[in-house]
This record gives sequence, structure tokens and C-alpha cells, in this order.
Amino acid sequence: MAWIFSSDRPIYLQLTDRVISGILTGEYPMGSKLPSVREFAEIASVNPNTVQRALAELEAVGLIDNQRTTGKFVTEEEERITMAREKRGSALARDFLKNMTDLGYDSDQVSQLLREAQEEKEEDEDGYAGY
Amino acid sequence: MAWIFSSDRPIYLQLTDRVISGILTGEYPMGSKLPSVREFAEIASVNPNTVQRALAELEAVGLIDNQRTTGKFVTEEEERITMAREKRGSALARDFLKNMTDLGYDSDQVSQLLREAQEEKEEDEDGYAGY
Amino acid sequence: MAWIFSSDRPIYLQLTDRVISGILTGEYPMGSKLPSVREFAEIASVNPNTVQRALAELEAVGLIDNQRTTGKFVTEEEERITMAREKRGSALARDFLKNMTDLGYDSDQVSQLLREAQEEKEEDEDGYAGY
Amino acid sequence: MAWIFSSDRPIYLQLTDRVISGILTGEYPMGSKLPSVREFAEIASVNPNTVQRALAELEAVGLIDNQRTTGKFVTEEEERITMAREKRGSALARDFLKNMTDLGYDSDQVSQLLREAQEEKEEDEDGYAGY
DNA sequence: GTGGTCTAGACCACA
DNA sequence: GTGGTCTAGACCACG
Repeated sequence: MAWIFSSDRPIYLQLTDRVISGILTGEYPMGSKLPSVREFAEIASVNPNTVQRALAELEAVGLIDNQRTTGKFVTEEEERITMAREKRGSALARDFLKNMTDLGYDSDQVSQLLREAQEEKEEDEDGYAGY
Repeated sequence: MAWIFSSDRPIYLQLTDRVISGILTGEYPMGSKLPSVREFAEIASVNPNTVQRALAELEAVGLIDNQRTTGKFVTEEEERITMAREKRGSALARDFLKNMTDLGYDSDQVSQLLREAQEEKEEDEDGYAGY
Repeated sequence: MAWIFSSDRPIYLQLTDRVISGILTGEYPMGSKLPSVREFAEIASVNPNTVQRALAELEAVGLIDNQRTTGKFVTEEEERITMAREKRGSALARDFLKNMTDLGYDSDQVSQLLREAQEEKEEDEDGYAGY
Repeated sequence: MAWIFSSDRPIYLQLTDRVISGILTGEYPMGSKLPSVREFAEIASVNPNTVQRALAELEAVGLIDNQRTTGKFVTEEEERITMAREKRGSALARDFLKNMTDLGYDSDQVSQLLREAQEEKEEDEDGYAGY
């Protein structure tokens, strides 16, 4: 059950990403209580301190509200969530574009590559039959 | 004059990226001699060890030929270069797509975002007059 | 309707502060009966234990008299109130001054800053029409 | 030699405050290298992790630049420093004023209290003869 | 030697 | 039971 982390990035960052994903996709709905730090640690087979650190990032951005002794909650301000999403998304797009340009790709080629990656991905998903 | 490096990735990796870019864009043409390690170190104001490591990386991939006494040269085998480029490009595309999907974007929205990023970029380039 | 608490300080301390304020400003006049623990808990949407703790703090300082069966009353000894006020006030002033000095402000600059803060505050009050 | 920390606030916050003070007062001049994390830890008799955390806050604000393996440096951008100072100063002033107002002090009384605190402080300094 | 990350384990305040 | 802080100690990548 332990979550899988790649070793080329700090675990705590991968954790935050994962939780952000969860928030954006509705796995952790707006206003809902997140699993406790200790639960998260158990689920991900990671030290509670690491979880703490991961969630601290999210508090800083305002995606998570802390209610001292009750637990951590996904913010109820939809605005924060969408803003975070857009900010992140366009940053990713910008960086991606920059990298591709440095590699000498023009925008048509980029689109082409993305289409291929998309198909590749769908095949994988088919392969695993929905898992 | 020192090159600019972000502190969130090893300098040597940023160096390899830069050199790869240079090769693909023709700044360092096929078969041409690269600056010496020391020159590179000077140009980028970086420790020669770091340059060494970066270039070693490129030799490993076969993008660079080491001719012991004369220096290091960009490979003449075009195939290697294009292969390296494609490998890198599709890896970037795959990762990018994965990240965007995690954020809850579908492929249309991704294309949209890329278009925006593209325009934004062009404006910047106009603004800075090619810098 | 719940009172608002910042999450960087224990709620019970923020509660005591609030009640002290209330006493000093006359919201809870000398000798008057305070709301019951349960009422307070309801008003502030806070755990009764927390209220209990907050009020215990005030009893310890002598600002509140506990009359077992009838409830808790603001002390009638004006002296205690003014003393508490002065103690708190000069403590605040001392800490504030220390902090500002650490930041490299001299006393003139401190006065200046306070004046600005004062004006800023008044504008807010104007803007919100007394809220 | 160990630095003294009050127990009512996290050590790491007190550390950051201390370092900020050091930067603002010129103890750590602009562009200068800070003591290494381990040195700081030794000086303050605190765990290196704690120092790390303290300094991380400062990096986040941009007061400190990280040069991966060389050490941490005070930023050279004076602007950041003065901005941080002003932001912090006016926040302190605002909070202080709010607290005093809640205690029922008007601005004249506040000034008065500050003057007293100032004198008190100077006496202390005289007492310790410049320590 | 520099910073960065992670773990294990402990203790605390709060509700 | 909740989060928060701290320590000790280890390991790693980088230069």
C-alpha cells in the first residue's frame, strides 16, 4: 500500500504534489478534513515529520487550514484552489515550452510530441485495464 | 558574465542541458571542438570539476568524443544527436502530460495553456528585442 | 457568529485577551455577571473546556470572582483592573520597543511608524463605517 | 556562549528573528557569507536541523541566497532587506496599536507608555555599563 | 566541508 | 488524539 516515490526528488515535495492533486481532483474535497499527519505517514509509509513538512508547504500557500487540535482541512475558498491550479499549470507549461525550445523544437513539433505522448499514455492505461 | 544557474538543480546538470542546447541549435556544430574544460569553467564561473562532470555525462551518451590530447569534440554522428534530442523531448512531453493530468487538465486544456504560454513568450521576446 | 481566532496562539489565551478587553472597555462592567461557561462556549463556538481554562486564568489574576453557585463576576476592586491593565500595557510596550530596536529603529522612527499605523487604522475604520 | 531562548516561542523562530536582526544591524553585512549551518548550531547550542529550518524561512523571503555547496549568503539586494524591515516594522506597530487599543489606551497614552519603557530601558543599559 | 533530506523517537500544548 | 517542535544521528549529492 505504501505510496511510491521516485528518488530524484525529495519525498516531501512529491507528497505535497500528491496532496495537491488530491485536492484538485476532488479526492480531498473543499472543506473536508485531511487524514491526520500520523495517518498520512502510515498510508505513505513515511515518517510523520516528512508529512508535516509536506503539508506545511500547503498551509503556507493557503490551500490548507489548520485547526490546531482538530486537524487539517482543505480550504473552503475555491478561489485559492483554482488560483493555485492555474499558477502551477501555467508555470509547468512555460517551463516545458522553454525546455522544448532549447531543444530546438518549434510549437508544431511540440504539439506533435504531445499527441504521441498522449496516445502512448492511453495505451498504458488500456494495458492496465483501468487500474 | 557568469552563466546563471538556479539553485534547485545541480549545476552540472544545468551545464549539460546548456551544452546540449548549444549542440542542437548549432552553437557548437557537429564535429567542432568544444571549449576546454578550463575555458568553460571560466565562462560559466564554475568549478572545473563541475564542468568535467557535466561533460562526462555527455560523453557517456555519446554526444561528445574525447580526443585525449586535442580536446573534446561534438560527435559527427548525426544519429546520436537526433536520438538524444528525441529521447529527451519525449521524456519531457511525457512528464509534462503526467503533471498536467494530475492537476486535472485534459488534453484540450493543455493545448490551450501551451498556446497562452507561447504567446506570452513571444511578447517577452518582442519586449526584450531578442534578448 | 463564531469569534475569530488566529491559529498561531492558543485559543484560550486569545479568549482571555478578549475578555480582558471586554472588561476594560466596559462591555463587562465591574461587578457584573459574566456569561456562563456554556454561553461563552456557544458564543465563541469553542469547547467549554477552553473557556474554562481561559476564565481560570483570569481568576488567578483576580480579575474575576467565582461565586460558586451564582456564576462568575467581574471583580469590583477597580485597583485590580487598573493594575492588570498597566502591567499588560507596559509589558506590551517593552516588548514592542525591544523588537523595534532589534530591527534597528530608534525611538523617533518608532514614533513615526506608530503615527502611520494610527492613520492607516483610522482610514480603515472610516472605510468600514465603524465595523 | 549558547544563545538564550525563551520557551514560549519555537526556537527556530527566535533564531530567524535573531539572524534578521543581525542582517539589519549589519552584523551580517549584505553579500557576506553566513556561518555554516553546523557552526550556527554550535554557536547557539541547538540542533543543526533547527538552524536549517530557521534559515529556510529567510531563504523563502529572499533575505538569504543559497549557493548550494558554498554556503548561505546574505542577499545583495538592499531593496529586499529594507522591504523586509519595513514590512516587519509596520506589522509590529499595527499589532501593538491594536493590542493597546483593545486595552483601552488612546494614542497619547500609548506614546506616554513608550516613553516610560524607553527610559526604563536606558537605565538598564546604564546599569549593565554597555554590555 | 557545504547544505538537504529523512528517520526514529521523544516531549509538549491544546481540546 | 491532534498538530508542533526538537534532538540525535545518519546518509546523500555537490564541489
